[in-house]
Amino acid sequence: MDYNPREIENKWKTYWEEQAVYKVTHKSDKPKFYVLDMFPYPSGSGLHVGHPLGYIASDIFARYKRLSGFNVLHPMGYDAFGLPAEQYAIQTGVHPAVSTQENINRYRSQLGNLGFSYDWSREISTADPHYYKWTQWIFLQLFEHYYDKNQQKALPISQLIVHFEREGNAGLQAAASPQAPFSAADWKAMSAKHRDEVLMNYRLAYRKVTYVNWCEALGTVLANDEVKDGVSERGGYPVERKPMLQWSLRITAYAERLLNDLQELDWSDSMKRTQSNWIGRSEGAQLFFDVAGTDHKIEIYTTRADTIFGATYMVLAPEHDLVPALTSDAQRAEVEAYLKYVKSRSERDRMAEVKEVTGAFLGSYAVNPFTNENIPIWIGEYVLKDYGTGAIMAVPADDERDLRFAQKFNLPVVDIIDKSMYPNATIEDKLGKMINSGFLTGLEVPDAIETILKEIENRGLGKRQVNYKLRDAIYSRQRYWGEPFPVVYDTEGVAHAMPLSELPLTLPDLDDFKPASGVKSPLARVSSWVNLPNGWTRETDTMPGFAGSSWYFLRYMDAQNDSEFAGQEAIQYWRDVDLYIGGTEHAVGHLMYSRFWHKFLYDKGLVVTKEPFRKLINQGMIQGVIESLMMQKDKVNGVNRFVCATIAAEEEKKGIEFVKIPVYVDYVRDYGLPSSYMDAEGLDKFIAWRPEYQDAIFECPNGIYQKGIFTPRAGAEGGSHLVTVSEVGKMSKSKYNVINPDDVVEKYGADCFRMYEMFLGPIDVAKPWNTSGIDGVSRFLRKFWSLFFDPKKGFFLSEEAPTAEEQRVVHTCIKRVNEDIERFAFNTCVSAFMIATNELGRLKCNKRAALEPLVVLMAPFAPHLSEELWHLMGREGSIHANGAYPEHNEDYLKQDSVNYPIAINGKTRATIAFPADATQESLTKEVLDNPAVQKWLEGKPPKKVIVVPGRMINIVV
RNA sequence: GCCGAAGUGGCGGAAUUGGUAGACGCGCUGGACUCAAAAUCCAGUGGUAGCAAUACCGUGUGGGUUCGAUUCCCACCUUCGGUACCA
Repeated sequence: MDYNPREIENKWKTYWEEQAVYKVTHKSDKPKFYVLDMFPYPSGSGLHVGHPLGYIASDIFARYKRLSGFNVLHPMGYDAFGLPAEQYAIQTGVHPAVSTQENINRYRSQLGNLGFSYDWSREISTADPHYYKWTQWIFLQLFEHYYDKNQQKALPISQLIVHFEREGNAGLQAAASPQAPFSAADWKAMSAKHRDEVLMNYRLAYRKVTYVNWCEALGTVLANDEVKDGVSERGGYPVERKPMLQWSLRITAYAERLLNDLQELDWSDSMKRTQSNWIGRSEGAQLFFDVAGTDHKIEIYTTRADTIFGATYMVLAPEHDLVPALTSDAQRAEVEAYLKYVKSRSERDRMAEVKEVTGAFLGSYAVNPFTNENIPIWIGEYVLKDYGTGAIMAVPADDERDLRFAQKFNLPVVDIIDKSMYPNATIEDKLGKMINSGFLTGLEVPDAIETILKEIENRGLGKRQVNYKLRDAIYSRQRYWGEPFPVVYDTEGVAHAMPLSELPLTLPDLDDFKPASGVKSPLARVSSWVNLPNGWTRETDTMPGFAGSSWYFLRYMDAQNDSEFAGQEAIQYWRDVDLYIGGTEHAVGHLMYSRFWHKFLYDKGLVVTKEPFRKLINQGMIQGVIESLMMQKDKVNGVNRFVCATIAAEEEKKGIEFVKIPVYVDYVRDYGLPSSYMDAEGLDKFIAWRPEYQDAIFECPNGIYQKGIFTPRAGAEGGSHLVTVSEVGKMSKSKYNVINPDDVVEKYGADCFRMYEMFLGPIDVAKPWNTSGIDGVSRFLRKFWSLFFDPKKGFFLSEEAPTAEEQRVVHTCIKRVNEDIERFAFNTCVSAFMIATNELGRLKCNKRAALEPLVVLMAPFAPHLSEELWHLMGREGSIHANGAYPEHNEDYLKQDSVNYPIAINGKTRATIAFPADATQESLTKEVLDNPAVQKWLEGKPPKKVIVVPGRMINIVV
């Protein structure tokens, strides 16, 4: 009987579904294991062969754990809110809910095609009101809590109010926005509106003025990466930084814990380092500079207080609150011109600018508290409003940026550190001896830092402070397709949380998805929804993409629960994600926000672990091959001229310009190789696809192809053979290189597809998709299958006991696969299966006792094939529910003799078999008597003989 | 610039703790089966020299440690990824 994957796979897929084989419950005595894939956004172009790489790996691991006796939670769902659906709606009028559902259906069917062991009863979508009810609820919890630094946890706002009523904000250690001191009496005298404003400075979800990239021409707010060089990427319209009152999440309150708890995670070092750099903890000093002739004080933050004697000027962020007050009349015009320029610059531009420093002098002076000299105050775009205090003391002698600024604007430079005794030290190194620095002169830098910090605190100029690069997360989007905020504003604009009983607050229906006029979400146009009967109004912004994905891993634990975000019983059992597989692109976004939300819920006693994702594996991207034809930029004799890539390379040297025209990779032979080419057949397909090129000429060294006719060049042999340009890049619709897994599954079967993707190489390495090896995997599966079949009798297994050699083959494979799965080396598992299959084939082994363990061993990799063989072997129920993962028996691996490589001076010269239990002495003696060794010894005694038992022997002569 | 990862046959890759470099697969070459082809099976396949035994070279480059280095150390080159006027 031939191996027919399509038939087998359909049969068992249906069976698994009918029998609910992968359904799990937390009511289990078995130990739990939670395997999670990163939440996919269901894009319009569907899954391509790159997506499943991580899903296959996690599925193998989940199945492996199941067969090893664990109760495995392995769910899947969709991050369904997002910009693409909204943009599609603007273009086509199709409601995002409709297009999103279509995309989800497509994903669901594509995923179903690959034989994953998901418990589909737990499927979730963030755009489902049953789900976002709880996203809204968690947001409200954040709104109603503040962060207490003494207790290092979130506490209810009601406790904060009690504190305010008792003693104002004195003695409060809380994560907060800048807030002036006030007393209990002050608090009691405040209006409701005023109190609301004060509380906003403490809430974990709060409103503040932040800047957005506003594009008037497109009538919309743009993301940072949609802005290039100050204009919109689409259309090139001007973009302006516009201040807006927006919701933010006070993630900075958790900075220290987010940093410290990284230690206990089983993540790659590079991933941890990325997160820790993003949090960016620094120790330094908060310090006040007086402004000469005024009462103003400028607060700065510095990590290098020791360099203060070299602070010869100050720089404020252009958006700094004090800028208007400190601008002199004489400088006003210049400053305003500069501010206008800065407004046109996106944050990304400002930070990416390295070569050119810009700035403007305000016309005021600050007093350096240690030199007592007046130093000029400037503004410059290299100082960012949201980092530190938005103001710096500039020390051109010890900071490269400050130096460049000083040189450009002719500001004084005072050397304060002598680095001559540290010849290799760079300007950033905290090394050297202080000079020109008053009482610090002569001290080494680390001592100087300590000394000046004490002095600053003694003189009341400021205090030690820990600072983080991490910024609070902006949580408002002026979009339709996201979770509505469960917040209403009263007539004074005070925000009120909606009660749980009124959740979810669902999105109103809409037929026009364009933004409303002004910087507003499309929701602002639905006045019946926005305006409430009592005169109150709803928030019209919606939540960002990361809202729904920051807690979805908890929802899977109890996905249908309608009275809680997840039931406590389920949370107590499943606890956290044991294995999380996904791409590195989420290193600082999703993975930081999720950890923050999880910690917040932990503070509230709603989850039981400090961290959500115990182990993280990053999968590499599977890239596509982009194949392009070279077309001469200008037409020749009125027609387009395409040439062989080799010809184009020659002619480009002569100054002829070419453009690359990407083509469907299917038209190209040997695609992905340097020699990839299009023959006449491919060119005909190309012309049929792009009729505008029907008259074009296609020129290769053999001759010219035009309108279906090939004219050979004199003396040339062979037909049309147009070499294309091959590049490796992203798989995308626009590059015509998307490979749909469905097509591969159709041809080879899901089991083959799964094993082939694993066979490509290590899980975490990026590599281009190439089908050239898939036949080898397909061949292997058929070989494995045929071990169970006799040409005459059909399915037939012998009940004889396996020979020692057969057992050795089987148990070598078992050992190898178990070890390799544990270290996520799935590629070498596949080769271990291949080796065992080849050897058993050679031994003509068809013994049940040898083959049955291999069937179970392979079940995580080829679930359908294994299931079929399991049933053919007469076993009951699903292999995935009733199988037990085999463990190797060391006895079978013992060998009577060992082949020792014999090296002379480290170079292998011979191999000699010795009994496995040979002693060191007998080995040494016999080796030296060996003729091959004698030849190298040339009669002289060896200097040294190294014997590594069971491994090798090395003789030094 | 900084941080991180990686450089191994024609190709994807293997070598788990410093111990036979190139497992496994693709491709290629030769052979068997076939009228023929496909499929399948068998053999070979890092380079150079040689009929061969074998010798020399060989894991980006140059040094080092070691009986022995793809693996450890130093310097450099290249590629990929991340990241930034972070005070």
